[in-house]
Amino acid sequence: MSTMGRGLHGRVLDTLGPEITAGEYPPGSVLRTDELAQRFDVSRSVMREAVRVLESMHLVESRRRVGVTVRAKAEWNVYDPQVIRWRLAGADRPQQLRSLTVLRSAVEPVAAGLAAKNATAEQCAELTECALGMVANSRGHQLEGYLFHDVAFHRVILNASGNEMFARLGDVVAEVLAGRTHHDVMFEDPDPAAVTLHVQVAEAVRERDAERAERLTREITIGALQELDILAP
Amino acid sequence: MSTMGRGLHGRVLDTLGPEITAGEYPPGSVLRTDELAQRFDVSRSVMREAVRVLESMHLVESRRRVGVTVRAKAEWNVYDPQVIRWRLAGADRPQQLRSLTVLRSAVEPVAAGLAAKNATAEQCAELTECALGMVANSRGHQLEGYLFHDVAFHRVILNASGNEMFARLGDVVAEVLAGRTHHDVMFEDPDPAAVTLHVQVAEAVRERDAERAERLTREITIGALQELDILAP
DNA sequence: TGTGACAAATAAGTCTGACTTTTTGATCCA
DNA sequence: TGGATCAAAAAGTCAGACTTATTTGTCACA
Repeated sequence: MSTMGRGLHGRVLDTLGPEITAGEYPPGSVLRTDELAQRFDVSRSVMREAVRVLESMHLVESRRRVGVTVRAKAEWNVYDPQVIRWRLAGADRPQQLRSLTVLRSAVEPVAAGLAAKNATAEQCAELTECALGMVANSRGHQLEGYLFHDVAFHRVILNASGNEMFARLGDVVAEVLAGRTHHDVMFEDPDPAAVTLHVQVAEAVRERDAERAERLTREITIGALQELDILAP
Repeated sequence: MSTMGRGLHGRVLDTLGPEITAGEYPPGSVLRTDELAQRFDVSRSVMREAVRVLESMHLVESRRRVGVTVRAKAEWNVYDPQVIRWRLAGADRPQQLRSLTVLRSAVEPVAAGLAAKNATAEQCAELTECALGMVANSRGHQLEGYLFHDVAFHRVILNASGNEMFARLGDVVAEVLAGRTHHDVMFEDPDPAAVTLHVQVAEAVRERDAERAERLTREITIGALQELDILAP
């Protein structure tokens, strides 16, 4: 779904990217372009394009006479959506989920505060609609419907903040929320307290109460941290 | 400095990247690989590699029979350090500086709180050293020395937070701080209140007072926002 | 008039092979 | 020992031929 049909180099990345981000090659490992081209049965030019992409993500470094060396995780472009998807799909999933949730706990409250100041009337309406959708789907194992409105809610907040960098976290938050519903333990209906908080955030934004919107959103993210045992209950 | 000697494709990116991120091509503009190769006097293969990199940054989209189309800014990978550098170097600098400063105001307080919990003894020592270095360079127009310790201070905080995604913002914060000192108005000595706050943050981290570290760092970032007139004074 | 199939044009995508350049590391000599 | 030189290795570059997907336009047919 993520990267289909982007040509041969994309096909190569679909398997090489996950391998590297899963840590299958220890940092400093050396790959040879020719060998990779052979392995994936593509021409050197295609392989070179794939390497260029990995290089732009700071996953590898290409140097003459030595080859393509895998970089240490600390150097990776961990905000690259593609890297995040690869990590979420592989063995590194738990840690990626944790670091993203911590990031959310920092960003979303501030974004909500800004949204209270900057949201358009239309965005306020959308927000209320999302919150009501969450309420409507909060009972009776309607997890998909709940997820849909939850994702939309957080997306509106991030967009309404007016900050382009916050807005670009919408996809990431969506994948975290989807992950929680699909992969992890989420058999039961969502916590009613969390649902209420979302409704109240929508209220606060509508009433332009930035301080309250921020505080309530912080409570939501604290809940998300607790789900992953990052905070003591 | 940023991207020297990465080969011909890197040379091409050094001029094409800034052009695109500066908004010189309106979204939807179509570039032709052949024409670009001619313009930069490189082979098609080199040009293709450059396009692949731009594509992985979501700056452009390459489609058969139509060409390389420039994407809307809302789709760019705005967390890519290279994209950030390009934008900081061009016409988009003011907005990039603002959005980064808002991001800092969200992330750094939380990072400081985590640092108070997770910092090693060595990191605590480094932090204190940085704060003292700031104090020592805070008077008499020793701006470079002050900047050096300021950057180091924030880097230690982000690293000590224990969150890999926070840690990767160190370079970005460094560029924001450097930008403030070099490009923008910063003729006078730094605000003594800000210096004191840094010393106090180091104290709070050392004493494992997460709540205080977070609150004090929030004051620091509020100051940064005010410098850019993002907050009312 | 509209619609669907078919053909042509276009630009990216791919492959191959020859060549260049940089870097490493080994060898040889002082 | 140490420094200069040389050879090998692997990425980098180029040119050209070919393939493929996609769009656009045309024409026949309903």
